[in-house]
Amino acid sequence: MDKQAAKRVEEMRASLSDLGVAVTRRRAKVLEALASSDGHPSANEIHAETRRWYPSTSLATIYNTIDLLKEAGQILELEFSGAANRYDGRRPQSHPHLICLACEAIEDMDDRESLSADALDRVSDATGYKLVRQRNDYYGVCPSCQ
Amino acid sequence: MDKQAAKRVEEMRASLSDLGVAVTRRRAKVLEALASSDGHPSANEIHAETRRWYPSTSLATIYNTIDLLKEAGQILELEFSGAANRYDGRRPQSHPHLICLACEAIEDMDDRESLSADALDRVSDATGYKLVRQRNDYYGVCPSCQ
DNA sequence: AACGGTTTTAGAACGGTTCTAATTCGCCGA
DNA sequence: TCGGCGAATTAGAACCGTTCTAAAACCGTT
Repeated sequence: MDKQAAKRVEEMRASLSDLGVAVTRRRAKVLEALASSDGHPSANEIHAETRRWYPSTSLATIYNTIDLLKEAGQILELEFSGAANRYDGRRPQSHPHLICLACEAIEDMDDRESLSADALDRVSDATGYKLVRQRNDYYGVCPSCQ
Repeated sequence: MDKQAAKRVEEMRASLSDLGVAVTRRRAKVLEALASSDGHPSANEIHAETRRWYPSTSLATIYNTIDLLKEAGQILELEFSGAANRYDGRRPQSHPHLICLACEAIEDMDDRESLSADALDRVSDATGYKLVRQRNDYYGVCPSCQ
């Protein structure tokens, strides 16, 4: 685990503690899996990774931890209806992604490519909505799949 | 059905014909439901509407027609993992939405509020992806739910 | 009226997520 | 160290939107 990931794990730990829940060893492994992967893992992938350390871990524990992280605003959930949801634990703030329809890879995109970070505030002002998050994803075929 | 909706139905009809499939009476009702609703209906809602005219219509027919429209590029699918997908048959091109987390309403948003229409091209150039669509939705609480 | 390809139907199957009830864990006080 | 107790975890069932399947219905053509 690199330094950046370690820092994220600490942030997530602190947020869970603030919620008043225990950061058990299993939950810690879930945090590590989320902070270490740059591939936007699914619940199943996190489950598999956690099982390497605690083989009896159930899927319910993964979803339970994800729910807590969502409540704490420490994770970004990318919903799909035809496939498993994918998670971003490295950058919990809304940010754009590049999604390959061929290999299903999901890549973070630099904000500058698409819209400014204050889009939420701007759109909130313009529409009267109290916005809390944004989804801004681009679907296509990545260079290596073309 | 207003004039705008009628025009959309004709466009969808033509696209389905181009695909080489028949626009049966049931399918026509599905097109009408999609063109007439500004609330981004779910498959179930389209099913209910179609059943008002052809009570024996099965859900499979709705999904079948939706698939054909997707193939023809005549419908926009908004995926959700925890709820039913919602469809936009009025504006099949990618465009942003406002989504109320309280009442689940989905509202079209003017493109000007968020990003320019050529975002796909711009991001394609910048990233090397061959992009085909974009999802740009804002989640929050609408004025009447606040 | 018969044929053949397309469309439609009802219901089963599927898969990711959520729920439930029972068990285990781990801290705290005795 | 031992119990007790609330929190965490487990296994598997339940759930629900979507997809699949096999049979039936439809419809234009001959």
